[in-house]
Amino acid sequence: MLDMAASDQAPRSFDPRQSIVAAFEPGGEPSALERIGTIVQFARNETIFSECDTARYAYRLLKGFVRLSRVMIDGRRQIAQFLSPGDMFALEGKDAHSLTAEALTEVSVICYPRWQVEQLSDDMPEVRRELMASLRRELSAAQDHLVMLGRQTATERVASFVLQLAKRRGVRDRVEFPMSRQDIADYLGLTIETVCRVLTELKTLRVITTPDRHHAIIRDFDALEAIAIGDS
Amino acid sequence: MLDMAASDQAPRSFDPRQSIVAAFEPGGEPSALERIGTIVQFARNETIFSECDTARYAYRLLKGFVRLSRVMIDGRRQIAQFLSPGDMFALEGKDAHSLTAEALTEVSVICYPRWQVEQLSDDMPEVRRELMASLRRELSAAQDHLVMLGRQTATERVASFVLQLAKRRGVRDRVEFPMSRQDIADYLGLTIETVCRVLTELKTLRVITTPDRHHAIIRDFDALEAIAIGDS
DNA sequence: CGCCAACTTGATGGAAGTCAAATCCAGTGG
DNA sequence: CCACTGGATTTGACTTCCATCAAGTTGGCG
Repeated sequence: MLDMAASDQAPRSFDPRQSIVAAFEPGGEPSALERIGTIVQFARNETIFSECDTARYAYRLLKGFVRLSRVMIDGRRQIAQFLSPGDMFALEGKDAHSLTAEALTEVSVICYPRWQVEQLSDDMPEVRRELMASLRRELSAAQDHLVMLGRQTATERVASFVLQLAKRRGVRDRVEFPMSRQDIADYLGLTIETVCRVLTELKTLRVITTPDRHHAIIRDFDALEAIAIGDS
Repeated sequence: MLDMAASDQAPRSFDPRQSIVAAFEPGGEPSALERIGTIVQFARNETIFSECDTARYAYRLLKGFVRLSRVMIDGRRQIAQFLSPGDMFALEGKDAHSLTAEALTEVSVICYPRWQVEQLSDDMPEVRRELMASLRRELSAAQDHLVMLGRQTATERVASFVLQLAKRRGVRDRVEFPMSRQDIADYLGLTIETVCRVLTELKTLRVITTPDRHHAIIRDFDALEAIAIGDS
């Protein structure tokens, strides 16, 4: 069903000390980190790491999309973040990952053994600044997410989500949903049915259209923004 | 009504270059950061800084409790974090604060001019590690908070909140609420009425008692943990 | 071309919100 | 010392939004 990612650098079995491999950052400035690390591929729906796994590596997403989530003992799931190419993840300080990372699409990541990251961040100011900037961006995103989950209505959450995807891609007219409706629901703290109903509502209001399940066209960006902040 | 904090080092008007003042960390190891910075006091309910204010300083809370919150244009409020003594805050990278910080009690903080923090974190590995550790702790706390807001019921949230306060103080029997019911509600993404009702429910279940508005006694810690994870 | 998972829509219920009315204190002043 | 006052909290009645349960419907892929 899943066509497994061909990879002769198995993600979990390589020795850090022989993992220094050239990496190609697509369209980005090659930083010191880009010169170490191993590129690993994952197939759609593959797990990159699980909550509680020993955190051996930090990662940068090169291609594709990833979800970071936590699952409660009874199965309730909350997605903390959707990652786009360029994003770094698994920067926690603890020895175990606090979230599960799964590939939403075909994915390639670059893995940095943690001891190397630590060392580089001590030795190279640019690396340090990049890590700090990543942590700060994540924290800031988490704070926005908190407001959304704590204080916005279902309609506001979905509108905000569409806007967030649009802004991330720097466009005002068209967004892609690399994730399923269930993923959106678990990110927004809603059910899949509510997400569907709100999308239909937005279509009825002629604010968006959905040519297919994985795309939305924004017909009225300003109206969408108004809905997102509660000008209903 | 508020007796203003006496302070001849006004929080917003001093020149960074003459602000190097000895600070006393109560009961903590004095780090390099402790040797710079200015101590400033705030009265209950005073604002330490507001969302969108220029971020001139980073802070460490020395005494008292602080809430960090964001308010939507229509007044809905979400509290992102309650701070206890020792916590650092305002470590964002941006030029403007992304949250408002207000004193829940009489508070004293130590302010570090940001340019000094930057410089110290470049020059001194311990400072750098401390800042990174703070950012990581905050991020990790925010992730827990996301799960709470996105996927837990009102009862689970309140139970988790009480446990969180207990664990932070390292006790199993008694917690203090330095914040109002409204603050608790705004932290948990609930209304004040719901918070009250859940607290009475927990009292009815003989899991806690509330000798006064600012304290709870935990009569059955294990039951509280079970409720928090949804073993209802 | 048909299957099956993903999605959408509909009907109904329940958890939490809203509105309203006590009640409880903490701080004030007589 | 105690009554008074106003804000904070608690409780109650009712409403609403979103979840749940239950069918359909779609469309990607063999």
